Amino acid sequence: MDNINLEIPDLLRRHFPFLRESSLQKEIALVGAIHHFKEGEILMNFGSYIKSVPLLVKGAIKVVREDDVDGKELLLYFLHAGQTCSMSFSCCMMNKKSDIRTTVEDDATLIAIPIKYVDEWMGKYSSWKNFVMQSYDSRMREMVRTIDSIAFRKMDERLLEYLYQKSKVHQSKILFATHQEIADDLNASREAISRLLKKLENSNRVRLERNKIHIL
Amino acid sequence: MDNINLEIPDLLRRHFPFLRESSLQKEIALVGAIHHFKEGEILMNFGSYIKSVPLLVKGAIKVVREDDVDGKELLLYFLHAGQTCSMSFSCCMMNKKSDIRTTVEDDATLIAIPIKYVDEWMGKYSSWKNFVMQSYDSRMREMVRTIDSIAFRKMDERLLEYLYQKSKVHQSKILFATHQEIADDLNASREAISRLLKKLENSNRVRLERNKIHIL
DNA sequence: GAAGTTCTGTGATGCAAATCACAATGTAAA
DNA sequence: TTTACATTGTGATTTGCATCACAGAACTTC
Repeated sequence: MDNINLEIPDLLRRHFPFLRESSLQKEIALVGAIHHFKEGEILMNFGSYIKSVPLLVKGAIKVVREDDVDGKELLLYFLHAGQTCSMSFSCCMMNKKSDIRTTVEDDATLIAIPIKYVDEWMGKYSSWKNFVMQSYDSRMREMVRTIDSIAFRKMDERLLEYLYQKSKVHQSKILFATHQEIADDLNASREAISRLLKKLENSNRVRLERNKIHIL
Repeated sequence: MDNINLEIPDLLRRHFPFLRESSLQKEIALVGAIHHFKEGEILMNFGSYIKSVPLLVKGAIKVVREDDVDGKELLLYFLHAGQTCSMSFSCCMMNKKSDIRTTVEDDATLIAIPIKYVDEWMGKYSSWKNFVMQSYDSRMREMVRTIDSIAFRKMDERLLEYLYQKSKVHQSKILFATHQEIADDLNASREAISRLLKKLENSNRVRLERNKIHIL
């Protein structure tokens, strides 16, 4: 009778198979809203409060940290379909401001859940509780990987890893990005990235074009 | 009648005031075990499975990441009384191996909770659920701060911040550490740290002795 | 107190990457 | 088509640390 969204159970079945309790699915269908976003849109910016938590069903989201002092950036990780932003969890549950910025990396579809339910369902549905814990866990691990990368790896390795990740995110061997954008994500200088890319091209690992990188 | 630990309710009251549900306190007193550890002891090492989660009631714990490749280290953060290791949460709930090493930074007393209860209580006690979520949240924030520090700050700033943190942890203006130990925590070379400390001494920010640093 | 060990201080050199400075090239706008 | 702008390429210089190489100081052990 209510404004149940009939698409949602199907989306959940396909992308969040662990959330299988049917009463939970019904609740999500009742209160969740499907949204579409285009590449480049900003979902959440620094210092903003969050009012809903996104279940990503299509596309990819980029999570970035920005330095308070001189505005330099650093990519933290990408989110894929079937994942959610645990940062949002903590932000909304503690009602704190966001530390990070999330933008759409690849045209995205998501189910937005108003924050009040995130907490409510934790006690009510064990699959939801597990899902939330699982998200925290994987995000934590991503953060540790990011730390490894900036603390222990040199730029050439980091760049390769980045290209590899980005290729997975877009499911394509052709990446559309300028050297400057890559440099921003890696918190490096554009010149350094240009030179390293040129080296990769010389060793036949990539082919470079304006705004485009072919991974070989 | 059972082996209830009578010290525990009092410890909880003093250090974990948010865990105030009396039935939860009773359960903790029933299944929790008090342990004491001396400075320098290793609580958890890389690759080990965790069988219990620690509620820290006294002292401090250091959480360190080690590089898989060449064994270099990096301090992630310190835990203080009233906190717990959310890494343990995720590790034990997902039954995964540990990514990190935790050692005792300052003689510690903790209540060890067998992991099975961590999950069980999440659905049963809202104060416990909130505590767990809160822990995840603050650990997440610590990680972001760590990332900020290594990505955006130079060694001199990082060193100052480190000395400041360590002074808080030990509640003392006199730190006992060798330059090598500091270098390890910051993933730097001993010589670099020696030189930066000497600079700080010349500008009257610290006074140096063998194995000892006075913060002025 | 002599000998060995662990720390600390400091120079010299090397290297990855930032920064500065332009030229060249490709693309969109007028 | 010419102009304007964004992107890429590349040299020169600087900087922040790592690394190497010792020497001296301060503790420990015998």
